Amino acid sequence: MATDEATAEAGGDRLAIASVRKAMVVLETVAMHSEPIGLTRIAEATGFGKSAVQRLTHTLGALGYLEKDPSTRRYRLTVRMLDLTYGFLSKDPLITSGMLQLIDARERIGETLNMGRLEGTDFIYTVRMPAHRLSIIGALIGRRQPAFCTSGGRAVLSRMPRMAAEALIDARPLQALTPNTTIDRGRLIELIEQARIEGFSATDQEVMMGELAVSAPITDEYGQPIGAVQCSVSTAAWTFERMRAELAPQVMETARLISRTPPSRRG
Amino acid sequence: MATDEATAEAGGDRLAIASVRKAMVVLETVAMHSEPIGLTRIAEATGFGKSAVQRLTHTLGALGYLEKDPSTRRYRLTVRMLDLTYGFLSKDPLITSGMLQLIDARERIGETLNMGRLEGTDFIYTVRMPAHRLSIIGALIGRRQPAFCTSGGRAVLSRMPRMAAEALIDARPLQALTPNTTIDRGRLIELIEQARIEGFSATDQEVMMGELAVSAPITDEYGQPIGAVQCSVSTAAWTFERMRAELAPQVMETARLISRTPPSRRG
DNA sequence: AGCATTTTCATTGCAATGCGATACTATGTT
DNA sequence: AACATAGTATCGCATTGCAATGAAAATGCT
Repeated sequence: MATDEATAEAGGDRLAIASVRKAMVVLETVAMHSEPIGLTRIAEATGFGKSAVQRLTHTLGALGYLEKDPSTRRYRLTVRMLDLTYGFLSKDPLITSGMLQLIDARERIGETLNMGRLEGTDFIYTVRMPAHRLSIIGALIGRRQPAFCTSGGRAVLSRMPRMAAEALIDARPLQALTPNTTIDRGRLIELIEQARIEGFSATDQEVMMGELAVSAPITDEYGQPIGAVQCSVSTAAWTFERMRAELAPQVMETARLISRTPPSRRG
Repeated sequence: MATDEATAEAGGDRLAIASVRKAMVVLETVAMHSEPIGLTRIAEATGFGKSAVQRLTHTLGALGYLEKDPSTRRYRLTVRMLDLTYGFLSKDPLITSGMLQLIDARERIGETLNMGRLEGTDFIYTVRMPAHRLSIIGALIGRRQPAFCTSGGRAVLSRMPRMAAEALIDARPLQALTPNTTIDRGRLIELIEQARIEGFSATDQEVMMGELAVSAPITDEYGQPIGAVQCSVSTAAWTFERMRAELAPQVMETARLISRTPPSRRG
């Protein structure tokens, strides 16, 4: 019963404490669902037994991470989750120093600025500075998007060794999010090569229609890419070419400022 | 052995899965420390045995929530934490609708705007819109501050039943964060009463010197307080009285807009 | 409204498994 | 180079998580 999940998720490491793994899977399951989710739904989604899920939700509830709507008896995450969020955000030097630069840049540019990094094959946002109300649909910290079709993801890829970048592209099927999404592998590698040369990456409605974006990579003291600054604008106010001409330099400059070695902690 | 912690933390509920509880305590311990933390330090801080912590950190590492610096062998949270963050943020209607209003309001007001809610005796920030680089020290989601001395906390308290508000004040010793912090219980209740009447709460450097803040409560469809909008400004640019006169109305209006019943999900 | 179906809650005993104890290795400090 | 400190590896038994079961409650149907 549980063997299928074990091999699929844990990836062969037998030493992971089973109940902890399950608890985290439950948390993520609750997190992923767009609505509060009930006991049996969790059991189905996770593949764990109903009894186990019962104990797990109870435990996570008692610890304050899950709360159950008294009327629907469905579970959702609690605000306590944000304690862990803060714990992560507050001690990531890239984030704290990046926020400073992003604030300045947004004030100068007047458009939405984001920061993010790679996580697996996704680009995940760590800082968001929305400028207009139009630009905030889902403009939340922690949002994931496929790296291959976002300007931020491509910016990071453009500073990675070619082989690593290609491996990452191949690690996931290239699925189009819009009619504009580049799903041709060769073309994609061309675009990344172009980004490597130009120092920035620009996308034209490849994630969402109406959205243009330009990104520049952030590097650590060894030149390794550790994230990207992204500027996202609307086709209503910008053209692709004008964005490339006017915004790309500013985004690159912002990324360069963040790239200056933060107070690092290396032997 | 583990009995001390069990009674202290779980509060008498015996059904919490031990290892899950320990795992979450480890996560929070790592989150709380300002620097990456080693195995024995975690063991000391949590009171768990070294062997247990070893397994727990290994497990949490294998699951991708903890990563260990290869050189120092200290643990820190990973960006995967943000998946849970997003899971929480994205389905809280207060947060998504609040962001919209906060963006508009920041553009209008031009000063830093935050949103938050009570969690225990703390006011915890859920949305932050810093306006200037001066204002962003620790301007991160998930930050906690004692409710009693923050304008946001007092704004929420001012819409709670008096007894509940007083109980919350008494639940924690009133410790001053600055020379200006109100630690006199009677005076505090006066201030909350004033907020109840005026519809907003203002603080003058009670959390940090140089920082003024004004907040208004957000209520649900039944008038229950569920959070607060806060505007935070610097004494370099504002006086307490001018903030009360010019910013308080705008903050109240913003809170009112957010208070309009969001797409709720009640039977 | 009243019955059928589904979902959640409560309990128990046994086998799986987490953890204490211990020893060993790596690191960095005097 | 030796000592002190911190991390890793191993193992066996007592702890404890969970499958199984059924009661209770809630929902949906006619």
